[in-house]
Amino acid sequence: MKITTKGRYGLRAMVELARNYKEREYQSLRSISENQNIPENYLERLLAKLRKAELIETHRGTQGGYRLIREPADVSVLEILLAVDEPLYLVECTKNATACPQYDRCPSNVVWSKMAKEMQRVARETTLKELL
Amino acid sequence: MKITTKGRYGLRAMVELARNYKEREYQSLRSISENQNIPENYLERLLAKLRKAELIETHRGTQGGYRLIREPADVSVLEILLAVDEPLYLVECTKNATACPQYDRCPSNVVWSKMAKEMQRVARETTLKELL
DNA sequence: TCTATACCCAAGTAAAACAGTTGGAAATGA
DNA sequence: TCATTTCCAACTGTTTTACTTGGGTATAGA
Repeated sequence: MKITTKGRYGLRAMVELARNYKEREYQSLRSISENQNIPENYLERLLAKLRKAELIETHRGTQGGYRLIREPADVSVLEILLAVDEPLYLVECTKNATACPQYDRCPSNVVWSKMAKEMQRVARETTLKELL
Repeated sequence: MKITTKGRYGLRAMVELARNYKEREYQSLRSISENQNIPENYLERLLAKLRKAELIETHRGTQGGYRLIREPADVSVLEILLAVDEPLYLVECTKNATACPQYDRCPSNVVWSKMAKEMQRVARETTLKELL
């Protein structure tokens, strides 16, 4: 029950971008991967997802790279996690009651969904700015 | 990032035992596995862990089985999860700062540990009795 | 227009974790 | 002594994870 590298790398990459938000310059994949010690090609796929989620924008060619769209104070950790990885649920039946045949007589769900809700709350209330 | 079957099955087995706590009778592996729809041999290993954690006690032979040691109101979900599975941390470096070479300059840890703490709190504050 | 720089993207892969199974030993009560 | 029940270690198929490979495409500067 651990956060995967997708989530961890994704957040670290976003923190890296947030650091240089003010300059509005594009940061290359290579520089992010080197600064944060993340495998280049793997990180690329994560950045692609962050772009599709419209958290970052890109530019190709010389001097190209990645940069944040919104300011760090306006980007929550939850958004980042949802962009790069699966939703923050602890069991299948929490997000989809039909996934569990014995959903009705399964009192355990109460704990799992409470726990997930708290995790989500913390992630939603924490912004990139707070992590700088 | 899901709770494994160890945690889910373990909790459900404990709920099952809690249901019959008052009678003080031993419930057989088979009956628990059938009532909760959990593979028998797999469940056996989980019950062994719960016994080692001194949450349940056992008796062999005819009319043998498993039963709770303490009353349901006195058993937290956290205890159960710790007994059958790994500690409730989201990243390695939260429980062990030396596991991460860049621990000091990694602001992301703050979120991970906050999230884990909230999960733990919910699990600690929820007892078996509340799930009945 | 050529070329170096950088992002874009699909498919493949080794290793680890997960979820269970197999097969038997040991204790207990009738 | 025998049916019942827990105890326990080793094995195994499947899925997920964490990457890697090998291309393609846009952009800027010489």
